[in-house]
Amino acid sequence: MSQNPQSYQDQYLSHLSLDCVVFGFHGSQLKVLLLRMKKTREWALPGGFVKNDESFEVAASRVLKERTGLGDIFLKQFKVFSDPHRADKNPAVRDLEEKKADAGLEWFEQRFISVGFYALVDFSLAEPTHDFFSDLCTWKPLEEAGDLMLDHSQILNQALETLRLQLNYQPIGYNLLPERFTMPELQKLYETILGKPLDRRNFQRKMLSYDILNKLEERKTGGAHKAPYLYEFNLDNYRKALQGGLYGGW
Amino acid sequence: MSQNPQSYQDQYLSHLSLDCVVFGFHGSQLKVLLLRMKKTREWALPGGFVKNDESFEVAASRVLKERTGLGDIFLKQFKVFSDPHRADKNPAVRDLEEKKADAGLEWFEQRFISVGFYALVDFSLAEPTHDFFSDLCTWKPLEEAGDLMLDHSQILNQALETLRLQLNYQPIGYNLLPERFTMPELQKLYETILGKPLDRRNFQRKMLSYDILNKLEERKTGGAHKAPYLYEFNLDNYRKALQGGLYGGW
DNA sequence: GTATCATTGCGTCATATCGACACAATAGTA
DNA sequence: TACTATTGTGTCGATATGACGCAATGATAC
Repeated sequence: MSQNPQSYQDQYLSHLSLDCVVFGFHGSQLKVLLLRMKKTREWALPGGFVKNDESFEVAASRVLKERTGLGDIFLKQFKVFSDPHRADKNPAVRDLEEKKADAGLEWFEQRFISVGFYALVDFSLAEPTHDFFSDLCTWKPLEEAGDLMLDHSQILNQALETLRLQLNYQPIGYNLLPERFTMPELQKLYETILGKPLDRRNFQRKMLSYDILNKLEERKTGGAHKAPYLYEFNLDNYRKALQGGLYGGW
Repeated sequence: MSQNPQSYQDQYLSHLSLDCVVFGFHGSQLKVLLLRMKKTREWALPGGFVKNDESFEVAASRVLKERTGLGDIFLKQFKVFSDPHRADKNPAVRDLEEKKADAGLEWFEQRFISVGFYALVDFSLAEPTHDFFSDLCTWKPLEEAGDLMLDHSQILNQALETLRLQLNYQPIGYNLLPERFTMPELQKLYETILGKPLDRRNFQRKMLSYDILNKLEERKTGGAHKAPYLYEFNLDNYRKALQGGLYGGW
C-alpha cells in the first residue's frame, strides 16, 4: 500500500474502493476488525482499492490477506455505498497530507464508490496487521466499535443486518469457530449474532435437524461442569446447505 | 445518452456502469425489459453510467425513467459484477465503431464494473423506449430472453434468484400488479416468479395472514366463471412488511 | 470423601403452522 | 336449464415450534 509515487493512479481503478466488515468470535463476543488512523485516530474498517486486472472479490481477498494473514476467507459483498456525499467531511484526507509527496493527494481527493463486504474468520487464526495509513489493527467488540470514520458505521450496521438475515437461510459457524466445538459454543455464537437468547434445547433440536454436524465421541473437559460433547461440521452437508438454503428463521 | 463529444468522460464516473433487470407481469407471464443493439442485434439489459454527482440509486432511477417513462420504481441493487474479463469478447465495442467520431470510443473500451439492479414495474404503465445504441426496447417473456450481450444473461439469472429469495421475507406485488386485483392474479404472479404451482387455498390463507391486503366489496365480472373478489394492498401494512420482513418461505 | 451446584443430555406437551384435500356457491356457456 | 370451470370457505392429519421437566455429570467447596 505504500509503493512509489504515482502508483495509485497506475495500479488501481479510479473511483472504486472496498470496505470489509470482518467478524470474529471470541469469548462469547462478536468482534470486528478495525484500524486506527494515524493522524485523526479515528477507527475505520479495513479497506482497499481494486487493481486493474482484479475482480472485487479478488481485491477483497487480497486486502484481507494483508490485514489478517488468512487466505480462503468467507467473503460476501452486500452493498454498494455510492452517496456522493459519503466522504464530504473526509477526515482521512487531512490524515493523508503528510503523504502528499509520497502518494499523491489527488488520488484520495476523488469521489469513491465503495463496495461493502463482510467476512467471517476464525478469531484465533487471524493476525491483525495495520496498513500504511493506520498505526493499529485490532479486534473490537461490536458494542464498543463506536463512531467510525466516514460512513463506516453505517457500513458496519448494514453488514450486521445482512449477517442476521443470512442466518435464516444459511448455516454459519464453520468460518467462525474452531474445528471442534460444543453445542453451547455454537449456540452462543448464534445468540451473539442475533443479539438475543435462545432456548438451549430447541436450539439443539433445530441445529441437529439441519444435518450439518458430526457428533464426536469425545467430550470437552476442563469446564467447571458437566462435560459437553464435541461436534464438527459435516463439510459435505454444510456446503450443500450453503448452496440450497435452510428453512425457518430464528 | 447521445450528447456532444467528450461528454462521457466529463459527465460520468469512469469504470462504472449499471445494468437493470426490469421485471413486469402480464398475461400470466413474467417479462423482462430488453434492448436490441443496433449493429450486432444482440439483446441487452437497459443500463447506463453514473454522473459525477449521482448515487447509483439515483442513476438507476434516471436510466429507468428514460427507458420506461416511470418514476418512483421499486429498485434494488443486488450484486456487483466485476470480473475483469466480463467484456472480453465485447461485441458492443464493435457495435460502437460508427460512433467513434461522435462519442469517443475510448470510453467504451475501458473496463467496466457494473452494479446490477432489479426493478419491479407495472407492465401496463411502462412505455419502453430504446436508447442511442439500440433500435428497439421491448418486453420479452423470461423464457424467451435467450442469450444476452456480454454477461447480461448471468446478471438476469442472478436477479431472478434474488427475487425468488426476496419472496420469502418480503411482500411482492404492489409494484407489479394494477391497483386492484384478484387473489388468483396475485397467486399467478407468485407462481410465475417461483416457477412452480401453489395450492390455491393454502396460498390465500398464507397471503391473508400477512395482513397486507384489503378485501373489497366488488367482484371482478366478465370472467367465464364465478366472479372473484377484488383486493388492493394495504399500503401501511405493506410498507411495514417490507421493513420488518415476513416469515416462512414458499 | 462427600455434598453442592451450575451445566448438559434427552425428553414431553400444548400450540401453531403447513400441505393436501372436500364441498358448496356461482357465473357464464352449451 | 343443465353443465362446467372457477371461486369461497372449511377440515384433517402431519409437522414444526415454543415452553418447560428431570436425571446425569463433573468440577469445586467443605
